[in-house]
Amino acid sequence: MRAARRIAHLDMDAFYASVELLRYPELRGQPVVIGGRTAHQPETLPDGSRRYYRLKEYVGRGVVTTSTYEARALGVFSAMGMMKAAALAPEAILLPTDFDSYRRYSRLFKAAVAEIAPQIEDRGIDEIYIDLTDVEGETRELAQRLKDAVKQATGLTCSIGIAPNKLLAKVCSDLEKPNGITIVTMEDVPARIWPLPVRKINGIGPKANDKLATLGIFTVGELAAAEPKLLQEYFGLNYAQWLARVSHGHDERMVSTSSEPKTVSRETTFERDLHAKQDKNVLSEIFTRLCMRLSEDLQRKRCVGRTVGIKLRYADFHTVTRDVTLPAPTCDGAAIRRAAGECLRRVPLDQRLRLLGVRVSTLSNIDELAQHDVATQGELFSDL
DNA sequence: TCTGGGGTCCTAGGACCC
DNA sequence: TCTGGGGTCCTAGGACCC
Repeated sequence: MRAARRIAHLDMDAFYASVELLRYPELRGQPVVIGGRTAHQPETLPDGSRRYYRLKEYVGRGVVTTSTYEARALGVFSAMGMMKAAALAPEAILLPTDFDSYRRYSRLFKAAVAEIAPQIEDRGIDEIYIDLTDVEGETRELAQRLKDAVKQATGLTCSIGIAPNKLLAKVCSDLEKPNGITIVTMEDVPARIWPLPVRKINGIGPKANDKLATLGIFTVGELAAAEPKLLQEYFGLNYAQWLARVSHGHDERMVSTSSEPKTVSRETTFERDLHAKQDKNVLSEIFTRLCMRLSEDLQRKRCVGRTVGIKLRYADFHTVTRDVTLPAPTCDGAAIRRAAGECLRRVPLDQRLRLLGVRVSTLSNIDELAQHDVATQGELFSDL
């Protein structure tokens, strides 16, 4: 039997909001919400003071990206519609998202962690898994060293969970947020994990949560005690077996230190719902712009893709997708636009639209493709 | 006070091939 | 001449995550 692993999940505390507070320290302690698309850039007045936008001034279809803990206390959370958030916390400060800054701080904290423990799996801009199995040091001291390094590099706090696998590490990094260290072993599962709501498990979302609730299953412990047959009946064999495993804290997934992109996409929700005929020109312009930006994204990532797809969201929020696979991969804006245009013709356009998206998948790296071509040509020539 | 934008993975049916 | 079974690709949709 293999020795137990030591896996950490490190999650930055209210990441975007905390980065903004570094820039606007006078907002510390106040409810602050990050989100929206329009420019709510604070104005600097002649006397040097700043004028901030308030949530109640917001008009549009944006959602909250992050909020400070003070705003969360007022009921404002990530993914909530901004207009709804404004109803709950009209006086909260509103700041626009500044992804360039967040990406910069993201690189900083990841580099600081890599100095101590190089086995890192990227899970987006504000969290990572770290394999500490082969890193020297007592677990809690190691966690503290990681936190100190992140603080030193960024001025920001994070929360760390350490456990024998990713599943448990992820669950427990959330238990003592913000600025926490939580260590859980397999022996702790009944006492510390079973009392938690099933929704705390990464992979149980709103749908599965609701379905479990109808079965009278609310906690992880109740899930662990559930009849396998019952779960299988409601969720299918695969998901039921997964539910049973995670409820006992089992998870064998490795910390994966590299990955290739599978799809690249661009999408936009319109300021107002658009009609395919009445708004044909605006729509066509937006469509072309999405394709061109996608083409730039692909080129920046040195990718080409064979499958081009579109996504449409109607006014009633119903969503459809269409895609087409080309004979050869491309990253050319005009080629993507043509293929996406074909997809668009296969979709009903009687209802108003709220969103349009374009996507390229079945990706290859153009450098590896070139390598492969050279190799193939070599084989051809060797035949001659 | 309805619901952003960028992803991953899974399922399922049909086409097509052997 | 009512008819198998496996493998892979393509397409559409959906759940979930940050």
